[in-house]
Amino acid sequence: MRVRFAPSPTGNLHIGSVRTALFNWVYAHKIKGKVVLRIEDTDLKRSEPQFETNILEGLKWLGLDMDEGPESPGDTGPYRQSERMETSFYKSYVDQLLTDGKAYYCFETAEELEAEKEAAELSGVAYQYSGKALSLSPEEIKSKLDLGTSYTVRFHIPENQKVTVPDMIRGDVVFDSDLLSDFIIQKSDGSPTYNFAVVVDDITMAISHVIRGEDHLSNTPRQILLYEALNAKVPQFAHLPIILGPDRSKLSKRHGAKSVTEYREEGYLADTLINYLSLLGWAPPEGREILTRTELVDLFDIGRVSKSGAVFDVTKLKWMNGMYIRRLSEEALLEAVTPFISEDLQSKLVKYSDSQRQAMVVAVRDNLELLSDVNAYLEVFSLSFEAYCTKIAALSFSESDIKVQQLAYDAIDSSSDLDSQFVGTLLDDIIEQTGLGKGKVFKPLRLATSGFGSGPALGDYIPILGKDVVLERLRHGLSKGAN
RNA sequence: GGCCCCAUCGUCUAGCGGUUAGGAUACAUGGUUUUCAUCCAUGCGACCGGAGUUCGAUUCUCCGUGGGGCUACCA
Repeated sequence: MRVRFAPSPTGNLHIGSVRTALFNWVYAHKIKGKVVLRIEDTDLKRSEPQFETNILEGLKWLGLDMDEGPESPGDTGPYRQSERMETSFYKSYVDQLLTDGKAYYCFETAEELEAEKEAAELSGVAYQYSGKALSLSPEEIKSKLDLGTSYTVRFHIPENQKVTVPDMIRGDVVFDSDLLSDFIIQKSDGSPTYNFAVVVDDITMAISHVIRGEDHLSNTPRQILLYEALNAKVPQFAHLPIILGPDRSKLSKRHGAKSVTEYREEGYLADTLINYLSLLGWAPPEGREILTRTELVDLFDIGRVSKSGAVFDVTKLKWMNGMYIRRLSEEALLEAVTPFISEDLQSKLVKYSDSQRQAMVVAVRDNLELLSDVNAYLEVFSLSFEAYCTKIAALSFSESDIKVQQLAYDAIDSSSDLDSQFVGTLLDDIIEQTGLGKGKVFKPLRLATSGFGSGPALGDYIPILGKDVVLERLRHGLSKGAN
């Protein structure tokens, strides 16, 4: 059992591709088969090596390891179509079809074809290739070839045939061959077209299950006809529902869809992306949503993949990322978050010890949805006294606020051990002494000690800030007096 | 235009002839060491329409409507 993931390096690894890669990966692990990575770079004009690198790195980061691919060749390589072309790999299959009379030379230029298409469009008729080249005599063909006339090779669609696509998700989908036009399998530059290259590659790579996006479903009958013409066994197919943007059209850049690299840079965890994507078009039987990869493989059932398109919902992605951030061990959290702390912030935090810095990150973790959110929440600790004063300047405190702050000041001033427990009892004491509600106590203290109206728990950040800083700030607040 | 696929809360989905149509997210409210957040509880919120099959349709069939995809010398 072999499956494959076959991206084309015409852009960075994007979310839709990852979903396809993931489902292939999960399915392969489920059935104990192999996943093959094949780079489909037959579009010489648009393919770029940098994009291949991006795809490879993205897969690696996501932990979607491929059993065979350009970096880990097996014995069905090469794994780049461009390299396969060099050995006239596809050529021999084209020749086979040519000699069998299942394909033919075609000498029309792209411009001529374009004109035919426009004419068809104007008269409201579905475009079909005219078949002009079919009436060429062997002599005519030979002379054109001898003259070096530019040509393409077209596959001759068998007439009046029902083509059935065996699909593991949708069941059998039947097409009528008469509605298909003879299509080009070899471009005038000698390279194979997509529909032809995939088939030859999947045959020679011994792919047993083709799992890909639904956008390929309509092309499948052409490919099946090719399998048959080449006397090869037709694989099982599975066409995954397409991922949609908010307007329910195919997700694309214009929806603000980002590459994996960008999600990574924004502070999403690889596990989040994997888990979220696994739930787009699939759900485990008991509906649990936070799943490890192992659970994913265990619970996966391709028959449970849904048929309708799924809208990519960033809000839920963020929620899930928060869930994963909270599940990280402290070490993993630190490691994940560190690269996201800005240089500016780093420099302002050097005055703290390593363990204090760790404590800060742990203190703010519940506020994080993206790793990059740390910068905003860590500001409580980086604020200079001047910056603090500026923030405080616009605030006004009431009589009771001042009273609370004074009580806190006195208690902290005389404290010997300013830890979280001390802060806890201090707060309880103040509530008891003043008879004020919790809000009336906590809010002015948070404002006076941090300059922020929100952030980590008082007991978490006050001890890290330290006695000196806290007293300095409280003193300033008190000096403002009540109004 | 032609062909193909699809259709349950705003969104992701469970359901596979009889259910108070379930969960998650989002939103609202309440609770927890206050505010933001976490966590917990509660609430709001859906079967596209019409025929047919059936004792009974969200579920099966057909038609309609809507959405999407494909229809390249792109993949």
